[in-house]
Amino acid sequence: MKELTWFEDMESRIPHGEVRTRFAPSPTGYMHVGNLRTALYTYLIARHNGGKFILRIEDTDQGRLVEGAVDVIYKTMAECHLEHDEGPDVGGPVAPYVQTERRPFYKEYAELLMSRGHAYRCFCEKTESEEDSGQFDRADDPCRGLSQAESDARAAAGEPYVIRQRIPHEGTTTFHDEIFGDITVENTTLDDQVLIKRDGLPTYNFANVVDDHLMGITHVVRGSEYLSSAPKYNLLYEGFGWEIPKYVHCSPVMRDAHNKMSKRHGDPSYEDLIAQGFLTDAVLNYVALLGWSPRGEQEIFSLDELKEVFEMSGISKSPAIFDIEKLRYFNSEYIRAMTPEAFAKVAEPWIRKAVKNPAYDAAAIAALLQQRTEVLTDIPEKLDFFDELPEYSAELFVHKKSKSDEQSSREVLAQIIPIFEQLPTWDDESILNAMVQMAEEQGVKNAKIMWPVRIAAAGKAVTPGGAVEICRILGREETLRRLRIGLEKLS
RNA sequence: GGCCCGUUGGUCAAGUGGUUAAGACACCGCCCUUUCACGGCGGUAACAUGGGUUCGAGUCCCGUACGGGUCACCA
Repeated sequence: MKELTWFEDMESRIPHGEVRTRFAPSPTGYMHVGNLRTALYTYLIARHNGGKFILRIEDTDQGRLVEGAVDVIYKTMAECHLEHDEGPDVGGPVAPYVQTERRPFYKEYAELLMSRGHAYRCFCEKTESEEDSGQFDRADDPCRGLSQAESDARAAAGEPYVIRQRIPHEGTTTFHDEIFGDITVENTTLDDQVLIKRDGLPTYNFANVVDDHLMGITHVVRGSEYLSSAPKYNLLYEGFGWEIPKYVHCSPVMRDAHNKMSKRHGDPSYEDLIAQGFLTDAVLNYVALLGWSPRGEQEIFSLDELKEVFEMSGISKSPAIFDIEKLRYFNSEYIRAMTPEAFAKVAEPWIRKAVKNPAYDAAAIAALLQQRTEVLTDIPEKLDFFDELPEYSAELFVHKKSKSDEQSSREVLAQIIPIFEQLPTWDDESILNAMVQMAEEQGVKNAKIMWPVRIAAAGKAVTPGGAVEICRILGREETLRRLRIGLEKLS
């Protein structure tokens, strides 16, 4: 064990007097929706309280290392505007921020704990089958009663060991959670968990306690799966004589009533959602409301607004089922709220998947799409008629509401073609006027004229935009060509 | 199985002893309309269950059911 001054030095680096939260992902290569939500809540608690948000990489599981996974974390955090104040890339007062680089610390603290009698070496060789079958009774671990001298001697002799937490055999421990309230358990239900593994690396639980303390974390935000191990944390903090941080346990994001969202079940990760045409801000907004509720009735919140209103008291205890339908709604709200220019910019790549002809203006098409798009992915299929007039049946010209049938449509097309040919300009106003004028002359509703024109121009029943807009974008020549084809179909 | 946690419409949820039990998504209907959307208006639909406590319970207590978590030298 190090000199006491070493521990004092570690302590002296810990910032005080500010709210500090941390997001501590394992680098797995993608961001679960549940993880994203945890990151968001963690970030918001810090920002709402004017505190610091820290990124820590928990990479102690060497077996699960994924190439480039840390970059995915940086990229996602940046994309979501969850900027961290301290982390592996930007440094900070309590560096390092990567657990494998903190490796030496854990052992020191475990030994400190041992010296205070709250931990002990365990030399037992337990087979996996014993562990799995639950045959091994940890309460009766023979090493727990080893004398200090014997323990030291065996360790010095090079015998391998793990370090276990010494949990009292009597009494209760009360743990406080900001969401769940007080939870009291009998100490006998807690086991002497391993702190330091045989390979010298810390277990997740121990590394967390040490790091959270050493980094001055004031609010520990994590999934509720850790709730039952939380009382053991209290005992650890008490053993060290450290102040216990506030705990915020969040219930999981579910795919249905029984299962968590998971990659394995094919549930979308954050990056999958983006690939599926969802907007980052919409995803963030939706995810914020999945398991948390603001005070009022507002649902649409920018990140800045969330920083303002986010209170952890609004976090729900029960799991929340991810509803992609509602996400779609949020996405369409965000799309509609964009400026036409901004929407045109994000929509253009999707438009060009269907519309290759450069004569058709992407921005003009985007304008038709903005009120009709829930997710960007929906765009291409709506535009298939631009590059090529689809095969369609003359029956499409029959439409009850606009009082159109094949005969009336034939008449309309026959009359409108020469008018269109003669129009001095080809813009919305003149196209519309031509049709409205014709309707007036004949004493019919506009729809009776526009229906057949739109059908002939697009060759499909449902289109983004009406007859005027479609004709305008197609251009006069192409419109006339299509109208003539329609007329032919009807003859 | 032990321990811990949870349970308001299909979904997200408000609610902190007295409400006609909000609101949103989805769904249905009507209106608007140049198809579809947008928008507007309206509608269907919920306190898991049984006992208490109380003048009064979705709200408090106990039991039951159902669901979830945990019981790793994984995180």
